[in-house]
Amino acid sequence: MPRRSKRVEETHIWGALLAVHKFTSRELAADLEREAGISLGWYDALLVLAESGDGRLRLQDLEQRVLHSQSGLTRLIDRMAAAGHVTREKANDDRRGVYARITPEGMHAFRRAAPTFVKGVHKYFLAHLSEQEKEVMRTAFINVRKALLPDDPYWKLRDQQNQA
Amino acid sequence: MPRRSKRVEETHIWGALLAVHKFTSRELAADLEREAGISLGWYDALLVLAESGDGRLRLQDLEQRVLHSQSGLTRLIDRMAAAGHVTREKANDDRRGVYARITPEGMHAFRRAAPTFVKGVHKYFLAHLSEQEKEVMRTAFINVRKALLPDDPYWKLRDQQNQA
DNA sequence: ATAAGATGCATGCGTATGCATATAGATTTT
DNA sequence: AAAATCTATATGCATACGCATGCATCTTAT
Repeated sequence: MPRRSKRVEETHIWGALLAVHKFTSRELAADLEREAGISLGWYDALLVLAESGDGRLRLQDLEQRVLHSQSGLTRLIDRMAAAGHVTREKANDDRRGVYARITPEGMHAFRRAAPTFVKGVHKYFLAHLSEQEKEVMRTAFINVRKALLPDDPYWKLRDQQNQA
Repeated sequence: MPRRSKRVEETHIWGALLAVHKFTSRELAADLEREAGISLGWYDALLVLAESGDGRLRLQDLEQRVLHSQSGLTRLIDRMAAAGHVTREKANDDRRGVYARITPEGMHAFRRAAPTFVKGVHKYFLAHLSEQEKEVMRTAFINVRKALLPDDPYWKLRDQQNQA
């Protein structure tokens, strides 16, 4: 008979995920900063925009993916716009709305940082997993994400898969 | 022939982990704040201390587990000490060192928040995984963690497993 | 058509963060 | 055993963050 309930014991799986996330993010962020002069948060935002088909997203859609708070995203875009990586565009159909569009400079910064990112993700995470583990995680995370965020615009994009 | 290399494609697994982490943390943090009046960061620190055998840890050891930056941890302990959840104790053997010890109030706050935490981890994460997925993640995360942090004091604790 | 409420983004404000550095104590070198 | 170096924690400072709120715009009910 275990000392703790299975329920409690299982929370350690989440704790381990948390730990893995923190370690890998920390290392990856340091690599990106050092080798490409860009923060992980900026890279993530550029990545989402670059993969978004037409290179722009409504702030609210972007918010779901990069997960700064709403106000945090406003300011992130402020800074990225000041650096020339994105521009703001008023939405025509809903004049409250704002698109963030990645600029050529933004694309360039993204492409320049991508190798460091890919290398880091492998070095700090994927390299320690078996093929089976990777496959399980791929589907498991998608399920969790789908359950928690059924209408994330991300799902729309997954069917298109354009862009290099 | 896929449009992207497998290497690049696989980074999406990490991206999904990142997303899952962010969503679950956000929800869990909100639940804890609302139902137990404590932040996820504080709960996490209390959890680590409560499970640490003798209820205290060197700041550097705690840092590895809660993963604030070093200065961040100093200030976290400042705030938790001000709230009466922990006390600082000078280490005898190394007078540079400081232990953070959980107080009875801290234990009380931890126990009060634990049900919300356990419930939340299940609701937002574990409930969406199969038994197999949970098992795979358990071992996979441990491997990653071990690879990245071979001398985390956490490993020492895993063999003791005392405390209720 | 107009009032009442909802939504999307921006902003003021207090707080938390990380980086660089300071300080105090340990360890190594000579 | 003194000097140099390293280590553990603290702190100044600039920046980033989230919450609450503001303002503009859209939607709904009447």
